[in-house]
Amino acid sequence: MGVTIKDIAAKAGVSTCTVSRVLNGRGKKVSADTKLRVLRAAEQLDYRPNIIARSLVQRRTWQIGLVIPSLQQPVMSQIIEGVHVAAQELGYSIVSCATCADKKREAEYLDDLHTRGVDGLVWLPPNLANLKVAQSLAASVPIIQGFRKIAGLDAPYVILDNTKGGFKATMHLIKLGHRKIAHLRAVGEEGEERYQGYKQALKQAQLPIEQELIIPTGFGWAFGYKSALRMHSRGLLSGPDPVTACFACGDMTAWGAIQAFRSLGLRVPDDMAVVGFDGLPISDEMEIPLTTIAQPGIEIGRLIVRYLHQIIEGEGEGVNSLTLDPKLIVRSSCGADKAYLEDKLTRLSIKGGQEE
Amino acid sequence: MGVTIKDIAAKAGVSTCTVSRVLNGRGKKVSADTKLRVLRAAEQLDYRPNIIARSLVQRRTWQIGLVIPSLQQPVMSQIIEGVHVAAQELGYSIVSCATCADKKREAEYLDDLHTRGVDGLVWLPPNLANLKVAQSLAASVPIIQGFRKIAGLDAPYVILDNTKGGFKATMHLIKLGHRKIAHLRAVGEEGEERYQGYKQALKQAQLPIEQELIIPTGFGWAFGYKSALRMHSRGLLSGPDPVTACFACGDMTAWGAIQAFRSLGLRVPDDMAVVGFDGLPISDEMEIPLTTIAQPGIEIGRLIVRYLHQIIEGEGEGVNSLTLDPKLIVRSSCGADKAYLEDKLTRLSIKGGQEE
DNA sequence: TTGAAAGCGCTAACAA
DNA sequence: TTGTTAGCGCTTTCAA
Repeated sequence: MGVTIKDIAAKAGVSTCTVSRVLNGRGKKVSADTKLRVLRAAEQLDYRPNIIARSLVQRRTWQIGLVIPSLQQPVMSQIIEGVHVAAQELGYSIVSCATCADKKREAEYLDDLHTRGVDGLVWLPPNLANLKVAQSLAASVPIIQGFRKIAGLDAPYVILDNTKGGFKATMHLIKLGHRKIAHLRAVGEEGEERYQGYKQALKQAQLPIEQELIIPTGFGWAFGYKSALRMHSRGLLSGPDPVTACFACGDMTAWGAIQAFRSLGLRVPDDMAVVGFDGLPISDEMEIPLTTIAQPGIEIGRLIVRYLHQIIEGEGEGVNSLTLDPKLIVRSSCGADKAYLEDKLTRLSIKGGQEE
Repeated sequence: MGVTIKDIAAKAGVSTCTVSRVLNGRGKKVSADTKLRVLRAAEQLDYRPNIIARSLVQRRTWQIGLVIPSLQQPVMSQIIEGVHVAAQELGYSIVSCATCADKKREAEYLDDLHTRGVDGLVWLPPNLANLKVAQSLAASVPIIQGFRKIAGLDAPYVILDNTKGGFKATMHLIKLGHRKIAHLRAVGEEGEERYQGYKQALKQAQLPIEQELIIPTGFGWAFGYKSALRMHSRGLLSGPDPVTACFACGDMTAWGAIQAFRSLGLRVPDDMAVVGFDGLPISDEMEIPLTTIAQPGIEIGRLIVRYLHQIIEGEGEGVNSLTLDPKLIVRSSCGADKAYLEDKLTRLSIKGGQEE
């Protein structure tokens, strides 16, 4: 059906071997004349190399497996985008697998990826269920973990320093003069680390760590909303020494909390300063632009693929696990940047729809 | 390196051909005895088939290409998830390409997918730039378009009936007794169709189509917020005959509008009923659960892959383009379901964090 | 029911 | 600089 190097060889009057050399041999000696003839023949015939055949003999597919637990998470989407971009830059295709946090599906995917002979594997926060599968896989395919790491899996990772992020967020509030700072604390690894950062900041500022200011919650708007209401019902928001600031485990949680605070009559940031965590694009769109800790998702994705490429190329010694430093994005929800808020509100009020 | 059927053949004392027959020949005649020996040998050797080699001879990769314009869009993520799920069910891997709405990248991806010999291609709302590339590709690879369709590309599609969605949304408001219904209208194909639905509903109810009630806007929180403020500044929200309902082009736009309405002192849904469009998961999480038109993203994704599979299998005659009927999800932002809202608020107030 | 042999399209030693 | 040849691992006629 398709045009093969044989056809080109015939048309150009050379051997298939020469064709191969011209078409992909880097720096191999071919006379300028034959080269030209081959190239012209290839173009005239509209030749496309058969990657399958090449993979078979080279034992390299130029495909990278990507294991994703959930597509519905914004930060994850950014990492995935970064992975795609870097992969394309380096010439890899992405074979993507959406496990939907299902252990069985994950195991099947891992097996399939192995069988397919991908050159490497990007594994985003895994279900932890298939450690054995993962270990045996890691023995034959380079793996990089991203976003989170699996305890017990000996593969490099690129993750965010959640602890430092929690520290920065809390320290920002402390520097603004807040002394009574609540934390909306999520369960799970990330939540725990962010909480540790919160504690470290308080400690460094020699502020007491008060258990009643630590509100158990989760990721999502509703969690934040509920938590804020609970703070209210516990009397934390009023009285002589009320909570004046709040570090939420995530942006959506922060949003829920902010709306609850406002429905309770508190002004944000004047009565209550709020810091989020994630740096979702939407956090800058809302009425009160959210001060937050940015997760450089796209950058994480790119780094993962670059590392993976290095390992595939046999330069694995240069690759170490990486824990990225998060950035604090100061906007308006803490009152640190009043101008930002005013500007935002002006933009919102003055401008109309798309036609302007 | 790896175990091949040769090894199995040797161990089982048969020919490679027999091994192949046992391992994948469906219903081919092999004696139970040899079959058992082969199977056992394969297991002992921990054999994994080399898919590359198989693809080479079968001219089938069991891979489907997936072209995605943006990963950051919630509805898109749902479609992508559906695509993945159905693909895994049918035995395909997904080679995914994130074009980031970049025409050059899209062209490169399309070319790569072609060269890689994918069995089929799922093309989500494309950049329209590469119609020629697409057409030549469509000549050699089955393609299904999803989410939107490209004018001029002769490939089946699975999309949502945006017009009908707009109709249903508007009709819902009409049935609730609203007579002065604004529309937050987005530019672009989808926006246009939803707007058509809005007009059709008004027409059918013999209500006038008033240009001043049609507010140009876009998709996103800030657009909705601005548009609502603009309605206010134009005096549409007060006076003897104020607007009492609003159909927004998208959920996020609806959210922005709702927040603006409330900051203007209007109650939702009592003073202002709002319908969105998209059915984002988050729309049920917020303070006032949003009545909206659901885009069955996951279902769209599944259908796309099933259709594609049919075509690949040569059953293409049974495949027609499909325009899905959207569903109205009645929640609380229109006042149609007060109980829902009350229940929601109760849940939000009573329950706390994750520990309960 | 089984095996021998050819070949999918390409690359890479080794010769020429 | 170029060609010959032998595979990569698998499937698949065709013959036994």
